[in-house]
Amino acid sequence: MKLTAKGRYAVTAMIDLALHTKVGHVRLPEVAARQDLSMAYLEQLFRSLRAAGLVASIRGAKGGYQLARDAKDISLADILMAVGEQLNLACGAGQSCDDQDPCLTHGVWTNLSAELLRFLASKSLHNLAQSRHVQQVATKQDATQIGNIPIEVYRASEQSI
Amino acid sequence: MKLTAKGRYAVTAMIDLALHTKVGHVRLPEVAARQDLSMAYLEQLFRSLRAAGLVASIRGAKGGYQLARDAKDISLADILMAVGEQLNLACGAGQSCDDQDPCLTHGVWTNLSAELLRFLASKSLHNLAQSRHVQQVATKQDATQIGNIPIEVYRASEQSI
DNA sequence: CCGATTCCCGACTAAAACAGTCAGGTTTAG
DNA sequence: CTAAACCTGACTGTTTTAGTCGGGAATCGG
Repeated sequence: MKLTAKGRYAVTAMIDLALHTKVGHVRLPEVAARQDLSMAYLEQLFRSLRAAGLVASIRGAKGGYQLARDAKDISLADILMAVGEQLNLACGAGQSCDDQDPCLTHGVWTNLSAELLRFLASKSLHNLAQSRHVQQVATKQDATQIGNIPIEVYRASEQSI
Repeated sequence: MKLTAKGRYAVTAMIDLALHTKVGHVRLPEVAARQDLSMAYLEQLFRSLRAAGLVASIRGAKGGYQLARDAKDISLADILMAVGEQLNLACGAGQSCDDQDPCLTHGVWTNLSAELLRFLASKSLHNLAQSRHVQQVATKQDATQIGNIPIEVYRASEQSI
């Protein structure tokens, strides 16, 4: 019952993107630096995010990523599923327990999964990015990493101080 | 974000116990046969369940296990925690993300964990055992495995036909 | 007493999943 | 043409999972 780093990183990166995308697009090296994630691993995750249609890329020097649609239309569930995070807790698709001969607890996990999915689908990227907690961490990050990000981005974020 | 087999098996076994414990106690070999679980693995799980005070054991031949308290007072969360299933989805206790210098998503996962725990704590073993779905599977199991269980247990369950 | 049955316990292990690296390639700005 | 970014497939060390194994201790029935 634990979330993998993959899922956590993906959501972190997407929030970062949502917060800094206003000026245009955002480069992965920036994100990696701000969020202290491995650049190579991030690239791998963004492959999936792109394939799922959640982000759009601009190639070449000065390239980067931006959200493919409004942050209000991207849910936590979207992001987690994009990177292959398993959201179905039921014992399906594998061992002894199929739908015809279910184990005792099959229904239990199916219910729980539905509950979970409802929760995750109800949280939009916009919600998250606006949340008090995220805002606090974000302004702190932007303030301490001036050297790593282009000056326009820094100025844009400065208004919140 | 997936539930481990450990957690699933523990809940399955506990429901089985709840369903068959009326006549007295239940032997693990029975449970293993009915639920198609490895006996040795089940023993391991029941160590944890016992340590957590959820079941009581009777040793020796004709021994077995029974619920240590009313099924209404045992929740899904109790069982899962007893076998060491991780229920906190936050990035704690490990890497870069502690409470003083939290990552962007720390708050998100903390919320989600709380939601999850509330759900799991709200489902009692009694609830589960009474559920339509479980009852169906259980009577089917009891009917097909007459040879494996003592006759009194079978008679006791027969009333529901 | 003896043997079967059951609970009890620690240690071990094969296989899978995870988290990440690496080496290269392609596209574009300047 | 060079540097900065995106893009891709393949590879790998570590950790976790899902068990197994071998033995011990209590209790029942005979």
